[in-house]
Amino acid sequence: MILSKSFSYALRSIIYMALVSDTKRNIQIQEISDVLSVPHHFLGKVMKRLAKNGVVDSTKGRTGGFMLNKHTLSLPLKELIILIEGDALFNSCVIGLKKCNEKNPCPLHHQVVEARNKMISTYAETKIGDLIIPDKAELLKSLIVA
Amino acid sequence: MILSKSFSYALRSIIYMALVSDTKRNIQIQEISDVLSVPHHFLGKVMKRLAKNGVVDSTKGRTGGFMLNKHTLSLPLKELIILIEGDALFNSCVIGLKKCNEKNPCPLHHQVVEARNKMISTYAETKIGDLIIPDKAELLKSLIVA
DNA sequence: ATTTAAAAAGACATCGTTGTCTTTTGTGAG
DNA sequence: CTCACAAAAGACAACGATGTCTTTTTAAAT
Repeated sequence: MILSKSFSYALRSIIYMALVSDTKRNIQIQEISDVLSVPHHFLGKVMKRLAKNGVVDSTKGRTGGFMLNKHTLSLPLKELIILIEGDALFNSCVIGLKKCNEKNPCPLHHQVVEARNKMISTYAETKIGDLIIPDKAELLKSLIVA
Repeated sequence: MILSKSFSYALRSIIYMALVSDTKRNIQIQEISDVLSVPHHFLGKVMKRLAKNGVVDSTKGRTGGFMLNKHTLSLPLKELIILIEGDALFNSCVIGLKKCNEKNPCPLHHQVVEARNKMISTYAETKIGDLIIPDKAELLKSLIVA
């Protein structure tokens, strides 16, 4: 477990955007970083990555910002994780052995395969949109750290 | 998933020691780092940590080295992980939110709780000794990267 | 056209993990 | 008692993730 901060920022930003997207068109990084208490410029890099990969739309200039698009909420968490931090979590050996696989297993391989598969299927089957609960106040609260 | 390199080194070293402990008393870092292709001095720090916490015994000086003790193989993987890399894997929120818990869950909390518990119980219930299979050649092979 | 305000981009700083190297300490061998 | 050789300890380097700051690009507002 324990996903990267970048992923945390990406996911929470998207959920926040979903939360306010019925009243706002473009959401600025400034607003997101304020609400989520996240570093402005670092979030910018994360959002840029999302935009470049079509997970959200972005426009520059005055009144610019980010928008959800038709793909955003149907994206599985697994894809978002891979996009942000690569596929090591899903594809590499638990203790980092290069040649570890079913035929050539590391000492932990068989012990963890069940938990590992459970985790993979959880992230593969859960879409971002599945995390959007109707209670908006509750949802907003869940995005915030302190 | 994806445990630290330090943990990988610790676990593989202990298994290797179990593998040769019927013919050798003290096993030196030099031998372990040679066999496992692991950095000598970095492994030293990891082993020191294990010794300080009673997971293995160590003696200095000529003919010095490390030995398994009566606790070693009965130690649950969870304890070894906590010893080496702390308890964040088991206790902290998946996306790092400070106040995340059952009453105040992050957006992912309920989605991942099942996979998370499966992982925790796997590491809690598996002892290091459970990884020692009878086929020694196979076991040795499983410790080696390239 | 000029100004304003936003994302995009890039240079650099910080921090934890990992890795290297050197020095100190301790213990058995001779 | 001295030597050899091991762990222990500590200083420092490399690297990736994270974070800060500045400059560039872009588009709307005026």
